[in-house]
Amino acid sequence: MKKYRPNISDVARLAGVSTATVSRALSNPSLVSEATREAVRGAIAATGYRLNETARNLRHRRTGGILALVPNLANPFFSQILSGVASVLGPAGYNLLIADTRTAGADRLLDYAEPSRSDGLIILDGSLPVSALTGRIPIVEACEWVPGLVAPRVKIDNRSAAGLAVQHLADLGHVRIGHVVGPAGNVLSVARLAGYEDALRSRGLPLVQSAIYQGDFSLESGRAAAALWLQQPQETRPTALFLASDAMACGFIGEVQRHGLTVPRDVSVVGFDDIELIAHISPPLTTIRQPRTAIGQVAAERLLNRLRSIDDTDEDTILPVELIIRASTAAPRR
Amino acid sequence: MKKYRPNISDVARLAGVSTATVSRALSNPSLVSEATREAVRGAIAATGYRLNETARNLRHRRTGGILALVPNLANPFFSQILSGVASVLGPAGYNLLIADTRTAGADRLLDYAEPSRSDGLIILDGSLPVSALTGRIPIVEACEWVPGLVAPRVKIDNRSAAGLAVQHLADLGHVRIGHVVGPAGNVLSVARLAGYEDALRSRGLPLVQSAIYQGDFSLESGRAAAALWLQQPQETRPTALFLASDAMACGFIGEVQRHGLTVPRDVSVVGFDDIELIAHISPPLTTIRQPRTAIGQVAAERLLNRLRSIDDTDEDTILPVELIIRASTAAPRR
DNA sequence: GAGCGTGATGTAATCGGTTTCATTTACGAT
DNA sequence: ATCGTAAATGAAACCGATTACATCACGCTC
Repeated sequence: MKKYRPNISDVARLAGVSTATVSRALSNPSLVSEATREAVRGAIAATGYRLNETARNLRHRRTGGILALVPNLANPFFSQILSGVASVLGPAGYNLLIADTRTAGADRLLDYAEPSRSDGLIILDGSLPVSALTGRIPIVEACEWVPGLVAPRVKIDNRSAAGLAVQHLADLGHVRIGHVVGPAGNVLSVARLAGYEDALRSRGLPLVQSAIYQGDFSLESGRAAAALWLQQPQETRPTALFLASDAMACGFIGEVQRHGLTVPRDVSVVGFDDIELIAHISPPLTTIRQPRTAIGQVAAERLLNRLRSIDDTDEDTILPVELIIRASTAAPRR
Repeated sequence: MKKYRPNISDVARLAGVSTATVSRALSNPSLVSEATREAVRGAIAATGYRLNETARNLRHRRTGGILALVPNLANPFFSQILSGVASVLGPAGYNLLIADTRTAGADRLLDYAEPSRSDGLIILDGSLPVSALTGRIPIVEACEWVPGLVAPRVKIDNRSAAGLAVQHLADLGHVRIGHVVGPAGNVLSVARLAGYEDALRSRGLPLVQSAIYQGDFSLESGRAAAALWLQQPQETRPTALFLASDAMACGFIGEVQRHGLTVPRDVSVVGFDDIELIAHISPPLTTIRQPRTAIGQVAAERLLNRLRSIDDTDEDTILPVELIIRASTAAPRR
């Protein structure tokens, strides 16, 4: 009768040593003589032994996993950040756990900051309640952030990035520049709106309420903004718009084109994020590139540092953005 | 001196019972008298006790996690399936682990089918080596599949789905219908190509090599296919194309438009997948809709069933697709 | 009143590793 | 020859739960 799965004592018995020695041979080989090390190696090969991570984790009082909290897994924007996170966590020997904060019930939220579930948290959702997360396990925030939560943040300077976009439009000669805001209450929406206003003010351009449209980052909300814009009289409506997400920009352009207008001839459009697809639609979209993979990587690295208790600084990491000029922006028609 | 984290003995001591009783009160309350149950409840509240999952998992010889193997996390196509997976796994009390099979080294591949890492596998990458996965833990495949691997598959009928797309073009009156293939060797590419050929044959339409373009599902490869297509003489090149992915269709349309042609006036285009964005570009893309969220959900459910050892059938689940007709297809120009 | 089934609980083994502490051995220094 | 020290190893405690088995009290049957 063969036992289902060999464990460390099976290996020890076969190698003629104690389990302690096998353990040392595996996790700290320098403590073990060359001869025994060889014997253990042979016994492991012979038995097909594989370490049980759960047992090791129990003894080490850790879980070996990092949990990423995502507002909406289906959103491609996040998957690219997660890709960066995964590329760092894997080699470091951590598992990447993922939870969709929208799907999960509020009762489950409390479980997230639970040391028995993961060793650390990467938060990608700025709308979580601080109380549920407060001081239980190490946390790093990426892209978005929870106001009031004390944790290092890895993000871009949304305010000045928005400024870049608007400056670009102003440089082209646009005067009536509009803005489609992200979801109400979202930290990113607020920052980008502020950057938009900053830029208009610094250029002495008019800042009017009728040029600001409410959106929620989604394609559909961009389409809706375009519908509003189309209804405004041509003489007063914006000749250029900065939208707080590429998805909205796509929706906006699609709707505008459906009504027979041409971008950028009839209206210039700048997006935000530089998601892959928008370089290939027509017209290719001018946008602000966020280094999504890098954000994920840096967030993961900083979290790992905290777990190893180096880098105890709470400082934020601000990554650079880039204005990518494509064909959706041009000088206004005279 | 306060202990960092209360454990089950702390609770037992405070409640004046044994740890066994506390354990029973938590996991099988009917075994415990109402009075003790109440005492335990009080002690738990007083200590702030939270169960240590790792310890429980060790005892139960499980990990509490399901691992999804994704070829490329950054691809939005997969994130939507994962979203479906997560929505089932969460409520069922399982953690969702994610690994990017491209990022991870080949040496790590062997760890995936490791019982100490997860209780089950959801495979979204058909290019994995069978040998690494063979018969260690329960597996379900979703969308793609590994030839030769014995595991239930949750997918669509790619062959007949491709047929739908081509039939639609034939119905519109197209005769020279082209196809942009997915990555060489990919199981989906093969099936969709076969479906394309089936449909042409059944309609008695010409099947020529010059109408088949190599792609790899990416935007860029769609663009490249368009470049080739543009070079072909107008009298013989396809008047309509079926592309094996929406991303390629986007790339194709973008390039064609950049050369001053119009879709669908100059060429009709059908994609595959129905990713969200393509409904909003112009022209909105005609495509085959895959129920991505449902695929993820069903895959997760079937895996859970296997873990509970119900549903021992190895049968595949075939989910229905839908032809979504938008504005990128029309009758050929006369 | 003896025998027995049932319900509630405790004792201790167990899951599979890691790690502290003690022991043994070898070797160089005095 | 003696002592000290370092290297190699084993015994056993430990991480924090679960659970097989034992025990005990109670009430019922004949």
